[in-house]
Amino acid sequence: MAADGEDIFGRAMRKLERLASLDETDRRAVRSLQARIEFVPASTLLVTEGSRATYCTLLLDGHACRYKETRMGGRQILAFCMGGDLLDVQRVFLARPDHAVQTISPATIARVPTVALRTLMAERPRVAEALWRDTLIETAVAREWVLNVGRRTATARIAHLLCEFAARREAAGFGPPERFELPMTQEQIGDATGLTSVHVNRKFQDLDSMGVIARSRRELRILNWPRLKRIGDFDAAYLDSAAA
Amino acid sequence: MAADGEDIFGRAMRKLERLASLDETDRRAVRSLQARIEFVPASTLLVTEGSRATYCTLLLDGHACRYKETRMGGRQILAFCMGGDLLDVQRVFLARPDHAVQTISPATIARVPTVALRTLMAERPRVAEALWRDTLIETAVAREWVLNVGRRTATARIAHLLCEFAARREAAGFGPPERFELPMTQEQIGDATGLTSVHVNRKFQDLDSMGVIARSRRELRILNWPRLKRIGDFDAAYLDSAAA
DNA sequence: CGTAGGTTTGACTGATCTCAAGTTTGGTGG
DNA sequence: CCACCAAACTTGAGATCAGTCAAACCTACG
Repeated sequence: MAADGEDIFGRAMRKLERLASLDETDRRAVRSLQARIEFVPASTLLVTEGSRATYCTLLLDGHACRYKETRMGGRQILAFCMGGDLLDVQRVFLARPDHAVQTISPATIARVPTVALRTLMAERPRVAEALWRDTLIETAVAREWVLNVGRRTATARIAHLLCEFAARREAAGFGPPERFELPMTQEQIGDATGLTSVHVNRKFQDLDSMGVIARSRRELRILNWPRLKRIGDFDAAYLDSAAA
Repeated sequence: MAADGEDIFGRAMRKLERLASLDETDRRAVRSLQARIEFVPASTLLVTEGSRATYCTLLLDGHACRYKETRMGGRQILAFCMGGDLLDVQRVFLARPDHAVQTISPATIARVPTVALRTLMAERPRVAEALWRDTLIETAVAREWVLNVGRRTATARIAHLLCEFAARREAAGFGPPERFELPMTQEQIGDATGLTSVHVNRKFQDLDSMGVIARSRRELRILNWPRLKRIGDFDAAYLDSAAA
């Protein structure tokens, strides 16, 4: 099960290296983490709200979303996750996750013992620092979403979501931001922006006819990046991981 | 400047103790933190979005709010802060804060050198652990706010806000949740819930006439706590700091 | 006692939702 | 390779929640 030497943690390792400067000992410690690899289909529940578990889940490949639900049945997506994202750091310090995580496409995941992560953080300060930065940026993203959903028009919310997704994709080393495949449905975009899928569809068409974006199937081309940023009121500063 | 022996950090210390079990060495390390105390009026900007600084700001007494603004002039409040809250941990690891913090009442604050905090966290793992939990809970709160603003009706949003504030107040050791002084205006409640102050006012009246709450000046009495929770779809689980 | 900030009220507007029916797409089995 | 099915996407018409604008009323404080 141990994954020494192999590049199983490839994306996750690259992410950590973007967040802090690791030395060879750090890298070795990460690589020697015990991990159980799993391949799961779309719509798999990876983390359940309020559940206890002895392992944390790392998304190696594919996409997932964090979400919470209202008692009334409303669903709110809180974040989209991509390869390299650790889905439940909370488990290292808190008893129960406050929200659920579900795949939105087929995915590869690694289950890592929580204790192992705790030890890793205690013994490798640089790794702990990287996880701190990651968590702080995730918090910044959550706050930006409060603003997005609370104070922007439907069109701006959608435009902002597209900008953020494109920017994060690029920063994480998945191809260019001008042309890519959207992993989520319009319904999911609605759940992420506090809109209905019907309204998302209509506003997508507005963006289309303005010549800002072009869609075919799930592929998105951003034809006018500065304009999309302006419409979405997007400023990537909150995603910046520059060290103190 | 040093504050040894004095109980200047009183509230902050009690908060840390709720989040992790500190020993006497930990407490001494916290108490010996260099700090410059300041008394500031309401509406003072304590943290500016994108600003660099060599110190972090600790709210000792009074209330503040985190917020971001839209280019269009819309303001979104992201959290309300109370005595004991560290306003910008981000500075320990990231170059620039992603949002601003402003007092909403006269307040007492302490400016603590960022490096001192960094050292404290490196040398006192229990303190670092407490700050981890604090940050993770703050993230959970931000996510709950996304849900609140994205998927709940106006009345529910306001009810939820009141529940959360009452619950946090109580957990932090400021009196009972059934009767307290609201530090924020209806306009600020609007900015926190993605509503206008006019609409907040009308929905407040609804809650009044339902007999769920009673207001006089800024004092709020919660007459029917279970019902307010139901209306606000409030479940305090996300505020839970129980250790892993 | 005047003033500014906060709250309350009213009438009208409009963005977004709801419901309900199509249409297209992608995958699957024959 | 085609037929079929479910899921995703589109479209339309009508309903509604919340916003806007504008004025009046409190009330704490200097």
